[in-house]
Amino acid sequence: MASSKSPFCLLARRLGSAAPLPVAAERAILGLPLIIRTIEASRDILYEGGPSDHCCVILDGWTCCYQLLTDGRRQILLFHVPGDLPDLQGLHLPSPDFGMATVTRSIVAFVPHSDLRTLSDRYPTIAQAFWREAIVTAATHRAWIVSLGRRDARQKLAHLICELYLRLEAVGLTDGRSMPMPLRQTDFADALGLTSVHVNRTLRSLRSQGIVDLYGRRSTILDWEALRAVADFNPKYLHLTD
Amino acid sequence: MASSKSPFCLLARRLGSAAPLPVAAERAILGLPLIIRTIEASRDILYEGGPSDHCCVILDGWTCCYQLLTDGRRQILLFHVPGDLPDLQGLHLPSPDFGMATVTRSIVAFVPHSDLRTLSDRYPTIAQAFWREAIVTAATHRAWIVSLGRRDARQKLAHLICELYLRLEAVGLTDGRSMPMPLRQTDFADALGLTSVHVNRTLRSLRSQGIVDLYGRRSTILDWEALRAVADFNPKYLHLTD
DNA sequence: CGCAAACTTGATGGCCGTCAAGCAAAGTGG
DNA sequence: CCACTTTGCTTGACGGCCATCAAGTTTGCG
Repeated sequence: MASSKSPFCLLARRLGSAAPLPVAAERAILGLPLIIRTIEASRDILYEGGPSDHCCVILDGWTCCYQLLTDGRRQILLFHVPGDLPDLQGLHLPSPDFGMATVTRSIVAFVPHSDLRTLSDRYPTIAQAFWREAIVTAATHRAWIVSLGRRDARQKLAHLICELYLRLEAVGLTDGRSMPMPLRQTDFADALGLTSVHVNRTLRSLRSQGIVDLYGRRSTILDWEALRAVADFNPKYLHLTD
Repeated sequence: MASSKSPFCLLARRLGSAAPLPVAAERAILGLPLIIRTIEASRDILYEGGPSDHCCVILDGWTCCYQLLTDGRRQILLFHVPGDLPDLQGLHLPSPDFGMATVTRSIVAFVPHSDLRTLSDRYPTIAQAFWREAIVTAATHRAWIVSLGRRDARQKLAHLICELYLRLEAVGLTDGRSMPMPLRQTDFADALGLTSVHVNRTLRSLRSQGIVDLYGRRSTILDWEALRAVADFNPKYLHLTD
């Protein structure tokens, strides 16, 4: 049942990735009232402090969570790729404490909070899956705190590329050693606490050493072991099962 | 009932801080098998990757969560003060992805995971309170990501001091405009991604401008509005009710 | 084809790290 | 009670990583 490519099955597979869902829960997911929208690149999906009564599922494309400082600078908090559930925490909060925006043109499914709440009340396995999502998000936040606090530009960039590669691989979106890479250099900069000028120079340095190459909206990892070593990367925090 | 100073009542008050607990839930909390320990300063409580079958409640003193890089440098992820529940996420994970250590000598209560699980299964208000704790932790992580990524040393320091002051105030541990400040300059450094040398200079700068003074294990906020402005601080992420 | 957005590269400077030394405070043992 | 050690704080000199400013160049799109 979870073999088709429908949005429902993407969601069911994700929620059942750690512990298999009972058939009844899977059927309940298939009955969710999804509202599916295609959203252009660089559009806001969710506003900090705004109302929210739906959660969303990324079906296609990349999005990010961010916060703005009062002087207008931006800090990206997390990227989301297909399969991710970026704002599950909204189930427990009146309004989000961050903004969410598309990076690329994206296809997003919206699900009413009320339906997700009944789902998680009725099926403990699903409540458990929601906890798991929250825990992975928090662990990723912690990994970013370490990067931002204690790594230099090369290490930060390497670490982010490792993370994105493994997350994309987990949903089958890598191809050999390469992956789609829609992030602009300013996106890297806003995620890593750098300027786009310095991201540019750092990428050049990684390329010149034959570690990773970004070309034509794709990124190819030429030497995974070197990249891992530069980043001091440990994938455990992503809690990927395979 | 929640007026006495017992560990049970501290816990009951914390879990009921957003939504009042039913009397039965409060009674169940009073029946939890707490193991209370006093732990010296700078001792590990929890090891990254180690086993864990208890959650803890900070009854007195300060602790922190941290991660170590392979070269031995440390990044602090979060501080905990009395009333905090630092490792609730352990309920959903076999082993923690961070270490926890005392900052000062601390009194800590340990509660078996199994008891907390039955508590949260039986009382939805408590399950809700656990979610709330997780959400505040994640929101604090995000605030730190923004600080680490986009603020300079003065702003970072000001932001952390604002956070700690409000959290201590919420549990009645401030005194006028001052609070206990057991953090060493190396602790500030490890939390803010700086060196202790630079923390020293930055503290001096904040003091010379009459904004905040650290003296004798206490910190006095001389000009809250200036401190808030330097930090661009918005307390919303702490979700303090009063 | 023309405009806008993104990328690239150079020059310059500042924030903060590193190294080093001295000082202060607190605990320890004789 | 006082050398002695340890830990933390303070200050100076110097240098490097990265920000800033300022062009160009390339890419993408209508």
